[in-house]
Amino acid sequence: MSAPVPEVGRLPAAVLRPATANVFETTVEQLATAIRLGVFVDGEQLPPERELAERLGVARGTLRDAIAALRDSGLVTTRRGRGGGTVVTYTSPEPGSKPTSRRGAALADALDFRRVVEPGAAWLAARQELSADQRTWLVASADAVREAAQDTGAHRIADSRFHLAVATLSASPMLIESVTRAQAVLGEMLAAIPVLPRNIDHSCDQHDAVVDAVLRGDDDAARAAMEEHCDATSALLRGLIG
Amino acid sequence: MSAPVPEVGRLPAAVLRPATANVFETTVEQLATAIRLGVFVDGEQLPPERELAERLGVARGTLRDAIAALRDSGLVTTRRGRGGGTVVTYTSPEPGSKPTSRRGAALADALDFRRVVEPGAAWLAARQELSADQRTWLVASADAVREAAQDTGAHRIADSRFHLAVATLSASPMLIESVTRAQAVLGEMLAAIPVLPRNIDHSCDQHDAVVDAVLRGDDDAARAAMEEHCDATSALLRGLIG
DNA sequence: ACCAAAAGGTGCACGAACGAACCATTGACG
DNA sequence: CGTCAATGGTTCGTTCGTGCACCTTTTGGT
Repeated sequence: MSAPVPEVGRLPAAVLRPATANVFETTVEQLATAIRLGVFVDGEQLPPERELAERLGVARGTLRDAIAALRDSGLVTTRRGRGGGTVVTYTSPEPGSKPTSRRGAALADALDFRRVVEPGAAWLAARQELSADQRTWLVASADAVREAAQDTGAHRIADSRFHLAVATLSASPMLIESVTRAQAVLGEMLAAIPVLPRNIDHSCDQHDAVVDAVLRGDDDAARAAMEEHCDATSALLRGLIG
Repeated sequence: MSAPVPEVGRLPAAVLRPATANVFETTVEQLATAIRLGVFVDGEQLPPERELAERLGVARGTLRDAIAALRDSGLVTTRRGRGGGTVVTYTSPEPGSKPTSRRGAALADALDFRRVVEPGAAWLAARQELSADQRTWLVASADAVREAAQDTGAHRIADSRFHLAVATLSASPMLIESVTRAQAVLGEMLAAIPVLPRNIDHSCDQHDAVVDAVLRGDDDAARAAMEEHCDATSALLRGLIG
C-alpha cells in the first residue's frame, strides 16, 4: 500500500471514540430521552424500579440515582407503597424556551445522520410483514400527530412517537437505536428554536405518504417519502444552526 | 389517542436498551474492532498508553487491562522503554476458522443496518467537498483492495479499510460509528464462514463504482453503487445465516 | 379491620474504574 | 559513557457501580 503520509492517522482519528458518559449519566440520558420523545407520556407510570433496572442492565441503586435526577429536573414524581411508582410529569416545552448545549457541528451531524437512518428505517419497515395490530398502530400514530396540531407541546410528542413507531416497525434494534438518537437531538433543536406553524400541515401529509407506502409494502416509496419529510425539517433547521 | 392496548408497551420495549458491557469490555471491544478492521494493521504501533487512554476517555489502568486482554488474544505485543509501545500482531484469520458468538437475528440486523448506513455514508461522502489528499486516499484504498486479491486475510483488511475510508469521508461522526459497527459484525461473519473467491473480482468493480460516484459528487449514484455492493454481500451471507 | 403484596427506601460489603504519583526500562543523543 | 526523555509498569486512595438483604409505606382484597 503506497498511501500518502496523511492517511496514517485518518482512520484512528475517525474511528476511535471517547467514552463521554458513565453508567449513571447514561441511565439518566436514556430515561430522559425516552420521556422527552414520548415513549412514556405525561401521567404514565414507568416500570417498577426492580424491573426497570433489569431492563436497562444497571444496578437498582444506580437507577434510583438516575430517577432522583429526573425528579430534580421535573420529569417525574415518585410515590412509595402499593400502587406507587414513578410517574412522568413531563410536557414538551414551548419552542424556543430551552437552549441546547450541543454544538452546531453535532447538530448538523445529527441532521445528516437522521437523513440516512429514518428513511432507512421506513424502507425496512415497508419490507416487513406487518400484523393488523401493527398497521393499526402506525395509522393511529400518524392520526395522533394530526390531532395534536393545535397544541405545540403535544404535537412534538406525538410527532416523535410517530417516528419511533416507524422505526419500531423496521424490527431492527440497531436502526431503532439510531432513530432514537437522531430524534433526541432533533427534539433538543426544536425545543431551542421556534417552529414555524405553517410547516405542520405539510408534515402531516408527509407522514401520511410514509404510512401509505409502508402499508403498501413499497420500500422505495417509503424511503423517498421519509427523505422528503426529513429534508423539509432539515432545511428549516439548518438555516438556524449557522 | 385511541390506540389499542398492545401499543402501550411497544415503544418502551423497542427503545429501552440494556447496557451489556462495562468500561473494560467496551475498551477491549473498541480496540479489538479497530485492529480487526485494519484501523491499525499488523506491525503498526498503537498510540502511547497515556494518549490512547485519553483519546478513548478511559483511565490508563483500564486501558492497560484492555491491552493485556488484547495481548492474551494475540492481537498485540507490548515492549517497555523508549521506542517501545503496543504493536499490532493481528492478521485476518482464514475464512471459516473463527466461529462467532452472535445469534442469527443479530447478524441479520447488522446486515439490514449496514444496508442503510453504508449507502448513506457514501451518499454523504459524495456531497462533501473533498480535498486532493482525500481523493487520493479514497482511490488508494480501493486500489489496495484489488492488490490484496490473492491473499484472503490481507484482502479482508483492505476491504474494511476501504469501507471505513468512505465512511470517514462522510465527515459524520455518527455515521462513521455506525459503519464501524456494521463492519465489525460483517468481519465476524466472514471470519466464521468461507468466502466464495469468485465474489472478489465483482466487488472491486463495485468499489470502483462507489469511488467514481463519490469523486464525481454524484450522491445518488454513490448510494446506489454502495447499495448494490451491500446487497451482493448480503445475499451471499443471508443464505448462510438461516 | 387485618393481612399480604407491591413498590419505594436504606445500608453494607465488595469489585470496578478513576486519577495521581512514582518506578523501571530502553534508546537516542551529545 | 552518561543523561534525558519516552514509554510501559506499579501502587494507592477515592469514588462509582454492583448485588444483596432488610425496612417502611401504601393499598387492594378478604
